Amino acid sequence: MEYTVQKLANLAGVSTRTLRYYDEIGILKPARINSSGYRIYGQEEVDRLQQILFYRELGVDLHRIKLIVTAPSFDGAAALKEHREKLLEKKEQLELLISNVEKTIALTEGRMKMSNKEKFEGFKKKMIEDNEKKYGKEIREKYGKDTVEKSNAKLQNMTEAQYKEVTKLAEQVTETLAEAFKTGDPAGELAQKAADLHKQWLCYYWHEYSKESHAGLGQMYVDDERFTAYYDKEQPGTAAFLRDAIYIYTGMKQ
Amino acid sequence: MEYTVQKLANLAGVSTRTLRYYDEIGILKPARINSSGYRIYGQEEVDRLQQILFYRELGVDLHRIKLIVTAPSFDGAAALKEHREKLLEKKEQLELLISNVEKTIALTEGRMKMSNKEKFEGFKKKMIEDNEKKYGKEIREKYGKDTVEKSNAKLQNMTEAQYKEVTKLAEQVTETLAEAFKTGDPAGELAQKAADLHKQWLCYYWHEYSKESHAGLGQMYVDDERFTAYYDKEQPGTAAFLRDAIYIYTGMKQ
DNA sequence: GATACACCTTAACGCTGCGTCAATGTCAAC
DNA sequence: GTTGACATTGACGCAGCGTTAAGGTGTATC
Repeated sequence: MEYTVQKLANLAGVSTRTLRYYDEIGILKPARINSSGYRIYGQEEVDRLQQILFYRELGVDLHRIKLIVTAPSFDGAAALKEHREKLLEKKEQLELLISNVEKTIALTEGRMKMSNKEKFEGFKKKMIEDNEKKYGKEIREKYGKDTVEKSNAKLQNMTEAQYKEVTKLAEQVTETLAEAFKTGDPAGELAQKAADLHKQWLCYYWHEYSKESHAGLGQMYVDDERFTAYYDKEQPGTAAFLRDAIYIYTGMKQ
Repeated sequence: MEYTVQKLANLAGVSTRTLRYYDEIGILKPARINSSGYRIYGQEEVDRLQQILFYRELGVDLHRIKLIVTAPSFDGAAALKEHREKLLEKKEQLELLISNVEKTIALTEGRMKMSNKEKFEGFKKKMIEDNEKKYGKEIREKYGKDTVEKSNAKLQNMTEAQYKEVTKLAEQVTETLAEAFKTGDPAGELAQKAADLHKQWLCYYWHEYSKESHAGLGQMYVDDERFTAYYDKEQPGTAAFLRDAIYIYTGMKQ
């Protein structure tokens, strides 16, 4: 049985363009070309296309498929295992993403109800950041979903007064931290005050405070470039300084 | 505080190219352009970039992000909900994929135990192929059972003698290649013998030999790190040496 | 005032995996 | 001979940048 492009395409459920592309990149060449330049495929090619489509369906990219189907010595099982690992990673990421999106939706809707005021623009960013801090990967992994749900509920129930309070606290942290940074001493009075303010601020978001989480968050400020960027905005090195101050404040990692 | 591209890029942890691209597509324009044509960003832009990056991390595409961040009245929550649906779909697909891959791996390994031969390396791939053909649901539906049974029979019909022969050839390739590598001359007699053996070995797997494919495979040995690792196991540089020998042998790319 | 060097600019191609014209050739049927 | 369904190659387009290339600025140093 011989097939022209379209016949094979119909058989396999792909487009003719796909077949021509596969020819082009050398992953599936026709058995022969007839006198008019038409691509003619045979049984072998059908089989091979099956292989290709199988791997493709597994999400393997064409380059790798080429290796697998062209080189007989290639260890397909190992390749698949490797591929599986990547898929699992992807899945984890995706789950995180979904959960993040869901939290954001909840927050957005919660906020909308909370206050009908405009000029809320400037706060958006902070909320988002806080959201990240609270639901960031590492934290969630460490504390589990329970914690996350609870703190989420907490935020939604926040009153206008609390909102003002927390905003003020955040400002105080920033100011005190900036002052403390000038001293250069994370163990100093100012730095420790900043760490304390930071703790108070945190307590608006965390239903349960622990030195470990606090210290962990401090480390994250340094590890995650976006946090670093936020804290280092005015003075590079501030994030690391805050982390050190928190370490000393919590007595962790001494 | 004002920022040039690089400063903002460092702050946000993105590349300058990204910023210029964002300018180009109108998602983040600089506050102003100075007399030398430099892009100058201000605080507003920093905040906006943070929003953009936040949504980006959620996997929202830039076009959608543009809508969200440019129009303040835009219903971000609704957009996110829509986005969530897509993510959930993706997740389902991914889970299916993973389960398929796992099945395939399990089957492959099942087969391995079934046949007690070790050193079945060269055949692994074929085993997988057959598994695919036999157990790839969609594929089977498309091509019918006939094709599947036939190609499966192919491997099972490969005799013990053929297996031994191909294994021997593979060993010879390795040995001859190692010897040839010492001479350092890919055009030499030994190297050309290795290339010839390699061709013979290949012919057990390829229904149709061509110089182009042979040469292509040689190049692949160099391009793909896993192949390179395999051939360079004993002597680094062997993969490249083999490729050169094949090039000369086939007369390609001269 | 020249030179070095870091930083800026625009313009353009490259990557994946095809979809989608466009212009043109071939085959079988009416 | 014409129509219509097929085939061909060629080329652009998509997202989101990475990566040269070729050249203009800004600033410090000799």
